[in-house]
Amino acid sequence: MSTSTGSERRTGTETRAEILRVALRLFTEKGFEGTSTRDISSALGMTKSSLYYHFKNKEEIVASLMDERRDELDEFVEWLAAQPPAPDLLRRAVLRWVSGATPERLQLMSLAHANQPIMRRLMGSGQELRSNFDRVIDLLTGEAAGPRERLLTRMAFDTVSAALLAALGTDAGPDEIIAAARDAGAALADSLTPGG
Amino acid sequence: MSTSTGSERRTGTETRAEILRVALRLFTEKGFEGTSTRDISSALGMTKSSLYYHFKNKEEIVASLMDERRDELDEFVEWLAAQPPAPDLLRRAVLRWVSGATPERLQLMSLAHANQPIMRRLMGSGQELRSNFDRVIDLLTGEAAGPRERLLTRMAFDTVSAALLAALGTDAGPDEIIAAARDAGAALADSLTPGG
DNA sequence: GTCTATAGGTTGATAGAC
DNA sequence: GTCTATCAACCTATAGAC
Repeated sequence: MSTSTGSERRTGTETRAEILRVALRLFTEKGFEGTSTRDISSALGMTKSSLYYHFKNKEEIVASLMDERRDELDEFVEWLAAQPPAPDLLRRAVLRWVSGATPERLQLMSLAHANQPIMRRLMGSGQELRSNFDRVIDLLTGEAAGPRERLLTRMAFDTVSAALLAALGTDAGPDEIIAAARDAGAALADSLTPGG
Repeated sequence: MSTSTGSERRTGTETRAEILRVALRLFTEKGFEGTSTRDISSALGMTKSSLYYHFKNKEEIVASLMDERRDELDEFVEWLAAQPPAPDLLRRAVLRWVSGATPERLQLMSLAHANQPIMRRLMGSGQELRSNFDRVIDLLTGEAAGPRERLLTRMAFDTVSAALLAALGTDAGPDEIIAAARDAGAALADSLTPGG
């Protein structure tokens, strides 16, 4: 990121990143609507007004958070589109996607799922996240696939979220969650490609 | 309408149920925090104050909604505890649980997952839902099972939620979602009991 | 059971000094 | 970039008439 390309102009990127980090923690803990701008600013030791210097409004904060996820998905779609068709492509793709999960991405996904209303509103003005995932499904199932197959394929990729969900009240750590997601993703992929 | 069983005393049970139905719809649409008591009351054609006649506060509304789920889980745990140990018990239990899903229960689960913060707060004063599910896992895995196996078992039961999640931006209907959940649950159960 | 009126508080956001 | 001061809008919840 910092790419100091000669000009010493520092536009406050560090503060921005710090805000995002704190906001992500609070949003996941108390939800988007349950977290006030005051909560965020005081956790950072600043005032609300300072927050509004860095972000236009509260919604832009969570939007910035989600932009990071979108970039990762774009990268994955690019990789997938470049793969030649193969019987085990589904399995390989699922494992690649699931294995790419990091604790921070886990937190981001958890945020997205625990706050669907705001996410839906966010998608309104730039809905590329879901529809990009649609492309993943298209690439893997073909257009002739029925809704049941498409849904199951989607679930194979969503095992990270599913594992996250299942681990909610548990003392399972990020590594165990990702491991379980891997296993589940493989099992679902195998059930979809009977021949193995 | 309404079960006039001799005594004409009508305690307003119908209104209560109607409130719950409308509240469930609004909570799932806009989230718990995003739905005001005013939203609920005006959707019912009444005022906020009337709402407070039927429920102590906003939180009690969502708590009542969740009570229904708890009852269903209790019933399932009772059934499971009465089953003799068998190799295919996991598969049978998963299918029974998943098949019991109705569109309304789907909506309830969706609500629970989309509003984790309030759910966590709710559990504080009577946490029986998660811990009861712990008992399901205990009954099926035994105490010697590792965290990975326990997590995967949990995921097998959570396929309804997972299918719901995967179907979010999709045009999949309740029946397709439940069907996909069945398939996924069976696949996960099979992957956990190698012998079949 | 439902209403009007209102209390008492929080929210997201802006203006403008420094 | 951060602050103080302020705003209108909204919120949950209650009091009390009918």
